[in-house]
Amino acid sequence: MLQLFNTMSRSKETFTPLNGKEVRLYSCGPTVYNNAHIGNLSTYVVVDLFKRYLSYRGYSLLHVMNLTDVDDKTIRASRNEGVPLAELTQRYTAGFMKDLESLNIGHADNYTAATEHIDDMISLIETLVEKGFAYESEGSVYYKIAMFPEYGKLAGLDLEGMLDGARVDNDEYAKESARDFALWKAWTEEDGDVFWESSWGRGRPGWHVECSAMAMKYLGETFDVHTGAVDLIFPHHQNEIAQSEAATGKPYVKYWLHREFLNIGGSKMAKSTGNMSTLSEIGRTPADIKAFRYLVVATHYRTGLNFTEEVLEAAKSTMRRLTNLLDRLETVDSSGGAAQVSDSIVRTRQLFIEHMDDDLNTARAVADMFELVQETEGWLSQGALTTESATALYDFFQELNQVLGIFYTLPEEEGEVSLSEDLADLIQRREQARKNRDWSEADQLRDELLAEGIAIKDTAKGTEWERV
RNA sequence: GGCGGCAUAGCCAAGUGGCUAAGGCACAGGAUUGCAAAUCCUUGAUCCCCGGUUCGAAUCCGGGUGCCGCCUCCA
Repeated sequence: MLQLFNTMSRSKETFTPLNGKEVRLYSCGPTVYNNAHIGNLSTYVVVDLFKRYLSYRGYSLLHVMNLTDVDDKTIRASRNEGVPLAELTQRYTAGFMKDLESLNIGHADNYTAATEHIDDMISLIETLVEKGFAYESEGSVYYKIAMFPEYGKLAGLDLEGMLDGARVDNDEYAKESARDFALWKAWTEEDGDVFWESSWGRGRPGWHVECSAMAMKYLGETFDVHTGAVDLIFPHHQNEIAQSEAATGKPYVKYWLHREFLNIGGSKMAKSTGNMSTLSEIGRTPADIKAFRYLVVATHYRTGLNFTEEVLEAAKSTMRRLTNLLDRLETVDSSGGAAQVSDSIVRTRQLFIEHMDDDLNTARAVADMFELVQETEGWLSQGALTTESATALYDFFQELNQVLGIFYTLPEEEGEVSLSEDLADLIQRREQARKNRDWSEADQLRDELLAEGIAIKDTAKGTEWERV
């Protein structure tokens, strides 16, 4: 039985979807005003891993992810650049999709853009006003948190303690209480041509209401799983609960999954402070990008990951070993091996599932895989595999890869089967030097190739190269 | 000020009462190689500190120290 840590109960719970084997899942997506940083992306890798595991275990999925394409930051960025809002958000949406592809993240069934669901948000806000959970003030509409007794529960905060905290926003004179949050923001001059008409006048929706409206539209008033990173627990997800449950009178979400932060230099990444890296900054080669995916996958999602160049290099080494193993399995051609691989495969599968079932304990699940990796390496070096047993092992590693998603080919790798003439020529000259036993010449050429990013290895089958 | 998390070998990271404390990376020694790469073999920690509970604790309790996060836009 799959156990998941539910933020609401702060404990692991047996996962039982509302409707049999169907899982309805909502993930808070990006605000598309900038390139995503690797912290953002790591959260989507975790969601992808979760989805893959659910599929592996026979669940069917309906997954919705929002794209926040109107808010303070998108408007500010579009003003700063002097481009229309839609142009800006389309550009970064495209960038986001490319990052997802680079990281082998499967698509959601629906990416819902906020600007295409303004009517849904307005009607949700109207319901909240009618029911007395929200009030209009100076053209804006605010949620009255005093009306929602369980406000703060998701984050383990109690209202009184929060009010003592003193760090409240004093700019919002229009609100009855400093903690009330905006559902609808009245148009201001900075918004330019970004506004929608409503019964409260021109304006735009608040951020929190966007997720409630779109999640419920596509997944129903109560759905199974809602994901995000830990920073969204409060206030964003708490506000979603307050809005949705006040409007429907029903529970909003059954399981809340939150990913711990990925840090850089020991502290959190944030676009606002500049302490961040994008995928293209850390991923100069396909190997870097795939190593990043491995790194995220192999670390437990509720454990913080401190990203450094060093851990990325370690992940690259690990991936080299794994891809090397798959290559070796593919080339086994023997009928005389004696290894009994099926018991090992069955045992590994069982352990893998047992550990993934434990709140997606990928650290252990990957270790389980490595037990078999080590065993397989032993068989290979002893020549103990038949073609059939090698294929069985290869297929099983691909089976695990259905969940882990670490073995894949990036678009830019497709055309990598040949080298430029210059580089091919260098390799030829080195081959000649080696035939002549001119080792110093050969070694020098090897260094030149390495400087061009080409690593050379002389194998029994001849000289091979790869980009590093 | 309030709330929460973490501290395990050089680095990353499992394990939450009991066999020899998983796994990965790095390093070192050996085999192989023209030299490398790859591959194969071998080697490392008593678990932040102090006290307590227990036959027995990395694992539970109390205290301390350090780091991180949330309470405000934020994956």
